[in-house]
Amino acid sequence: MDEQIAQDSTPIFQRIKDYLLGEIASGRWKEGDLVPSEQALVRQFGVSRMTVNRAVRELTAEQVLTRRQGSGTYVAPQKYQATLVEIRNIADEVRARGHVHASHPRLLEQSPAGEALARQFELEPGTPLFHSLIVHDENGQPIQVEDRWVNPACAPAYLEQDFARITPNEHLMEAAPLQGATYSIEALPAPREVAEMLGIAPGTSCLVLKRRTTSGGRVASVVTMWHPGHLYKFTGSVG
Amino acid sequence: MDEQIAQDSTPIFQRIKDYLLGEIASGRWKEGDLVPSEQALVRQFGVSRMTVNRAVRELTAEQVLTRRQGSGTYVAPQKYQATLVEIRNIADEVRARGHVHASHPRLLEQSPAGEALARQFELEPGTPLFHSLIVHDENGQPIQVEDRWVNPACAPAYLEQDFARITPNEHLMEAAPLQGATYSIEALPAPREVAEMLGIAPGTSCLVLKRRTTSGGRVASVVTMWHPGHLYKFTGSVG
DNA sequence: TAGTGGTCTAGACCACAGC
DNA sequence: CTGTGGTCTAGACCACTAT
Repeated sequence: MDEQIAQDSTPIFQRIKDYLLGEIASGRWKEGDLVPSEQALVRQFGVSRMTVNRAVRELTAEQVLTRRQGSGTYVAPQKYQATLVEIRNIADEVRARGHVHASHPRLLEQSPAGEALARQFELEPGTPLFHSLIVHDENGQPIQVEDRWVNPACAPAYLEQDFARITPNEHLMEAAPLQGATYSIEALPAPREVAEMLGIAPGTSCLVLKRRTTSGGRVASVVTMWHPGHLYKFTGSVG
Repeated sequence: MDEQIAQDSTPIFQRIKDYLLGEIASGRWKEGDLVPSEQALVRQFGVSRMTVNRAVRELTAEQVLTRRQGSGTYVAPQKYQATLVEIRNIADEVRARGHVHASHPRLLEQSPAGEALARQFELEPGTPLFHSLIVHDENGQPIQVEDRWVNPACAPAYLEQDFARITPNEHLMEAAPLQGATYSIEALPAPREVAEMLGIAPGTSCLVLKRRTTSGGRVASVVTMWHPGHLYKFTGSVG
């Protein structure tokens, strides 16, 4: 038959996904259990194998199921909770809250890489790097000190940007399309210089995000962002 | 033709994905650009439409492309950098570092929900909740204070667990399969009680993760985890 | 109306696992 | 060997968009 079977508007593959998810959510199928084969589902739903395959394949991509060729399809081990922290451009973030964002560049220079930075950039010590130090305000209140080092090979025009108008993030997104990133989030007491720029007491708890991004196979940027702990949090949701 | 065309072992749909990704990575196709239609790709690669469709559909699911029925396929706006913090069972995490994990339960009680907690659990104030307070050690050094409230409806046997042997996380994963979670990460000074349990000075910067999980349509657990800021960080990578 | 994406079919060949 | 998943084809009907 080549007529559409869908009775309501829900696609068949989605209804099969819903069925499988329901069996798992209800507890009838537990972690590690064998799930009916594609052939079995084909018979059960009276649809073509391609349709069943799409349902099962997507659930596999979503890590709900695991498949082993020649063996079968199984309920995947309980996922750990993956919390997705979306690192947005701070200017957008502030504007999304209906507030006013302002950037205050405090430093914009070229400077040779020291030992540690050179290692991070996978370059020789002494290689010239661009360096910017910018304070971001929300409604006139400092909420982030952005201490950023940039690989000139990735963003040659970095120093000519007007960082009172655009953020380094915005410039780099254009100049060096993001390939990957590693990051860490930690809580550190504010050093004196950072505390001064944030208008807080030295030693105050800060939420510190460090990030190292790559572009075109090179390390493009290494940034440390300091946020007053009582004014800033990362939030998100899963599931 | 019904013979397999694959010359090397790479599936055709994957080669089409690689082609499309390459055009974008190289900058030849920019954000918002119209991507060749399925028909055009069918002609270009000499394959069936289903194969092209799979390639494009998967890239759409991966947010590399966006599609509008009747209109066309476009390069998706540059993704913001999404940092994936995987919240693992702290016991596993410590063991994965080759270190010794120990749990010290400090409190295990039933207690009526106050105003704030009742709101978080979407229950009436005064509803009984389970409450545990556990200190986790790594090699004898305290690295986390876990202050957890649990909905008895989701994990009725919670209070009978031996939390020196299994973590609340482990018990809840079994008792109340995770549906979803919201979380926040912030930096806060350690209050006196927490500081004592962590063996640090009151006011020391702590990395604080708060998480609220749901299971079976109910709020299952609300937890606050305190980590000494200088001993603990969240890390991860994207791309 | 022509072109786009969204879905589905009823076959097919293959690699691999388990008996 | 049989049964599993992995992939692919050459058609099809439909809903939607743009002109």
